Amino acid sequence: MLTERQRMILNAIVDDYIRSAEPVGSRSISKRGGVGFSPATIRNEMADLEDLGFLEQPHTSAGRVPSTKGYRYYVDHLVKLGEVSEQELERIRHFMADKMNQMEQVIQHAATILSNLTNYTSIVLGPETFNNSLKHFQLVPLNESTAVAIIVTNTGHVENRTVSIPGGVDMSEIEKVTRILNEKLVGVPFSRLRSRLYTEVGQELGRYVSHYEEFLDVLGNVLAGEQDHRVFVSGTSNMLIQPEFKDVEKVKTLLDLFDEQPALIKLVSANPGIQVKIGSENDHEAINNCSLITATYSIAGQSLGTIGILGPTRMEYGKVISLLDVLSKDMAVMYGKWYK
Amino acid sequence: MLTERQRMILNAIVDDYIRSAEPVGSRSISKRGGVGFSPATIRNEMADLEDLGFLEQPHTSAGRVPSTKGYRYYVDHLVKLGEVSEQELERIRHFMADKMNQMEQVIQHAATILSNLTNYTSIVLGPETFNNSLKHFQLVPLNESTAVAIIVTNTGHVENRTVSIPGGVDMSEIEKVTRILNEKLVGVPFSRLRSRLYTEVGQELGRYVSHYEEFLDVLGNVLAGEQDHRVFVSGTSNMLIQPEFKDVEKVKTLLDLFDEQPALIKLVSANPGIQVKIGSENDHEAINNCSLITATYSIAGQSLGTIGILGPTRMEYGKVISLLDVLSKDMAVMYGKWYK
DNA sequence: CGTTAGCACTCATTAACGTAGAGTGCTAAT
DNA sequence: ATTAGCACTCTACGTTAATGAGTGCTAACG
Repeated sequence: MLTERQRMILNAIVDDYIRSAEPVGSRSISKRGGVGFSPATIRNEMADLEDLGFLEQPHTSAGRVPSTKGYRYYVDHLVKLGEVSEQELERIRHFMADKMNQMEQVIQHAATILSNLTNYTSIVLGPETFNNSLKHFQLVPLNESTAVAIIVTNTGHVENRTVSIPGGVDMSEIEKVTRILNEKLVGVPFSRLRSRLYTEVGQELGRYVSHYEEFLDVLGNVLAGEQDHRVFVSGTSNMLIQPEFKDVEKVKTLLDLFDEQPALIKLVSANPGIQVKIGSENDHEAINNCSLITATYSIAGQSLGTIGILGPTRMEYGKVISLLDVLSKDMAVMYGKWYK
Repeated sequence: MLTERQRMILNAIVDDYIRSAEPVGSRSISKRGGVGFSPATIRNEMADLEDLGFLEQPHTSAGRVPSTKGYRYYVDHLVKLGEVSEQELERIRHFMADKMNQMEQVIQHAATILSNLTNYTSIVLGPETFNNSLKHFQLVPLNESTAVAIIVTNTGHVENRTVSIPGGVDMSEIEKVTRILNEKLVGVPFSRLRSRLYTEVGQELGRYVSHYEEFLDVLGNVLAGEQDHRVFVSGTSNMLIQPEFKDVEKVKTLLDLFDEQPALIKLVSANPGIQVKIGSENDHEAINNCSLITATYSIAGQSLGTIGILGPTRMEYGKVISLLDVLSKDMAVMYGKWYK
């Protein structure tokens, strides 16, 4: 239906337009590498393609834009599937491996709610899990090859993970494993859990349980899942809507800041109660024309974490403060329940 | 330090500026209800407030804008805490009550990743849970007053919830409860689980277990948690960045669409494999200048759900298609593991 | 005959310019 | 102490003209 050259030109136009969002002219196609025709020739072909319905012209003397039919042809016949970059793959794999624990869920969820309710950017900091320790461990068999591992931390979190049981392990052995792990590991901080598992528990396990090496690997993975992704940012793009961020440069420095976890944590870590930092009062110069309102949530006087709202200095202080007040108390209650 | 009138004027200026993001003039303050001074008087006070450092002037003959010091005074002395509206409270409460189940987490997480990787809007549809049923139930006591309830569905999901045990219930009773529930409820669809619990299980439980009424309530809540929030949208604001959505009206109709779950589900529900719908090919007119790429993920030929990317017709088809391909396969594998 | 250089023409984008209007500061009257 | 009045300043906006990107057509070229 289309000549080879027409296909090539259509392809070039669609590619260009996808990149630039601007009508594509004959000259820019001609200048492209690997074309080898003059603008005039391209123009003739473009007129033909327009007659055939693949291209459209917003107005005379603008370049061409693909029509629905043009995109359709492109998708059906021309598009080259992009390589999924190593970095993207990495992120997908990571996401697949990454089951958030309950605490992280709550933090992220809270961040989302806050940014939705306020239309500002929210930054939520979870409690330090650094010196959390294991309080209780249990393996519940579901069938011959699967079990649920339940982990209770000293702060009262309950996590579960589905694990596969190495072949040839029977019920009584699972009970033994559970007993040994509780004996040896209760009270040990998560940071040292894994090394302890391999040193102390390993040999002990070997005495009672067959296949204990594979088992160790499984357990090691289960217990290692307790890192601390503590800070979640949500609603970054809400900033972009604010008129004070028409300037693209400011936006960029801000987005860079959001990617630097340590800087963020430092920024949001704050004294107990509700704190308001306005404009130049903020330490970080990227947010010198922003205000940051933070509220800590705590239980029995012990500070757990912080939730914060970042907006332009022109921020609805009254609304945000009362919202943070409510939410911080609710989060405290929530953790309180887990703490038991 | 400030006279009553100055405070009032400062307050008015800050309030106005927060609303409008535009410098505030003396006339508009004077016209406000409850002021009762002429613009000239206001001007004099404003000049004083500027001398004191509470206000700033972008240029002569513009209105005044609060300075950092001005905001500070406002926050410390003037701000009226907003009422948290009933609707907002509702959302917070709802969030607190709402523990997502694992499936929902994965769906939402996938949606987030996708919108981040592509900078388009992602719409992810989870598998229908409508006729899922209970496969296995287990109560694991943690201490005298708390236990973990583990629920396994016929599709292989494992969920856990922490529950509090009514006082005066001992271990052996918990075992009995677990046994009875498994006897009576395994194979029952979640939609009918709750009514079954109260009718059939109730009396049976009463025979063996003390305090069975409180217990029933707890169990009812646990089993009721299996609703189906099936669709998640992420990166809505990515649309706003695209130049084709400079027009605010288009944005609005789009955002409205995102709020209508049934319409969304209809839109995204699609035939197996990767589908591309371009511009006017889409059924819904709100996205007539958008393209929607959907991919189903399935196991053993049975379709589980759909993931979709919505962007301008000028979309990076090649990149998105290959990304969807990878992710849909990965999600199938993921569910596959749970299904086991 | 396919290709290309050249040219007149179109139309959006941009800069230049002038005007309207919002807002101020100051002075004088109340 | 307050306010009306007025001259002054500076931005925002609309108008107009110039610019330039891009086209379609014609004629020349290999």
